[in-house]
Amino acid sequence: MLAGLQGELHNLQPRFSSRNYKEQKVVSTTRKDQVYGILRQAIISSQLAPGEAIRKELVATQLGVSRTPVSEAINRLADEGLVEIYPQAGTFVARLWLDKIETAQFVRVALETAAVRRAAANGTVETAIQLRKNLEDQRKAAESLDFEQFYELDEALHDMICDASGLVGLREIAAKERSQIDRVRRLLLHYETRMSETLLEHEAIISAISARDPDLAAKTMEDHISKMGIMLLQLQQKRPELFGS
Amino acid sequence: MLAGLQGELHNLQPRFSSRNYKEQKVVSTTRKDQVYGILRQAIISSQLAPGEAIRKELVATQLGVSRTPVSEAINRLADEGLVEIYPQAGTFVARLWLDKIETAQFVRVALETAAVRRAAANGTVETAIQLRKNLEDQRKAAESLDFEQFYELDEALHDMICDASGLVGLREIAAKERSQIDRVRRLLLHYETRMSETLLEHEAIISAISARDPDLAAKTMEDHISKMGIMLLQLQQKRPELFGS
DNA sequence: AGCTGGTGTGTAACATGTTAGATGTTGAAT
DNA sequence: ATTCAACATCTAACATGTTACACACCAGCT
Repeated sequence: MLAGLQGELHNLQPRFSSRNYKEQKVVSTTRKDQVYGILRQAIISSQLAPGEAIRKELVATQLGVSRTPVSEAINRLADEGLVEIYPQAGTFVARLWLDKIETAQFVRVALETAAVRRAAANGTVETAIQLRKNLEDQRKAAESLDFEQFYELDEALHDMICDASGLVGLREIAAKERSQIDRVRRLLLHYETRMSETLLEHEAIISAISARDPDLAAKTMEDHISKMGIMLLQLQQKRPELFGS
Repeated sequence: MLAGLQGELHNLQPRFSSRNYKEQKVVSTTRKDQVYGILRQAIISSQLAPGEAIRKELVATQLGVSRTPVSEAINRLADEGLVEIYPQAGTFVARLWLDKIETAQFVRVALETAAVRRAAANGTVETAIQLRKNLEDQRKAAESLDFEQFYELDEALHDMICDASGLVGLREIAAKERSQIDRVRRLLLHYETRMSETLLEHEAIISAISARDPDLAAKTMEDHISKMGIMLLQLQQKRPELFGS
């Protein structure tokens, strides 16, 4: 279903704020970047289903741009593992592969446990407050059964922990490696939520950070992500058609 | 110095072996991929120095291709953090940034200690033999003071450990995240080598894997990578011009 | 001199035309 | 009926033309 994309890219913003050559990073919203963002969102949210064909020319027409920025965006998505390109044949939304998901899960555990360990060691008061705030919002979202909101806060929490590690660019790396998993989690959202358990796990992580206990923080994080991993595997039973051979 | 690239891409190989739609992954050597490989190698080996301008059109001419595959290759290198693109202004080999190197170092430690832990837990006899073989080759390279060879064997060893984790695609992810560090290590190669110490550290790692001791393996790996991290910082004193502000 | 605005130049971004390869189909030979 | 080769079709890869923008330079003003 590409219809939803129609016309989303009209009246493009001016791309650069000012003279900025080799200066601070400005939000360089090229068409390529915009198309990338739209397609990525569509894939992760399963608006574009695994295995579905992507016709570049059609996408270009629908978004009102030429084939070039669409191709560039898709190349990037291919590097990220979200689309599969078969040269001279076709482009498809990547199907889910258990072994790739397993690797992504491993990378996620490795990066985020290490990050939370640093975050706990750094442990500023400001981050502790931010984390508590997020947790409170999660509780509200859970009470009103707002799955989408809960999901977004969950992502935000993990991003905040990466930032709290104090390592420049770690959040982006972690987010990129997490994209496969995010896709699966979105699909699971419709089946099951585990919100109350998740909430408790998040609370444990945040407490460990606040208490500046790196080892405990790492342990709680590992438990949390691992439990999610078990959930991910259940999806294959429920929706086998989404998976590659 | 781009002159070295001249004509390296002539008589392109046929790109696909046979009818292979959605079948096994064939080495799809598109021009884009070839240009990517050439440029990446040139950057990591410092044949193209940090901060140096890359003129796409010139590269295209030198390699005998059009601007399109060159642009695509460079986009990928930009995602990888090896080049900096300033829209409408110019493209440059990425300078070195201490904070990015620090993050890359962190990611490397996180991934490779986790990988070696799994490798030690899996611990097949075949991998132990392979690792010993590599170590022996390293010893020979060290004896004959063949820095380049030693460096390559070092990389191969880390790749083998990723593979021994049994996680599909982990090697590629680790290699990509390591590219910043590889570049710095290449530069250091000319100043200092530490081959004998490195050899001992590698031996400790391999012994731990062979002994199927995950905790020890992780510890030796962490020590090893961390020591390298200290070396990396020394480069800034020696070659400050390579670094960004 | 220092600041400001106009202009020129070079580059990446974008658009579009062309080529080559992968797949599906058809039809003839066996 | 089955095999296989020629062909048609569709798509990504590649080539090339065009546009827009960042920056440098210079002239004129204060």
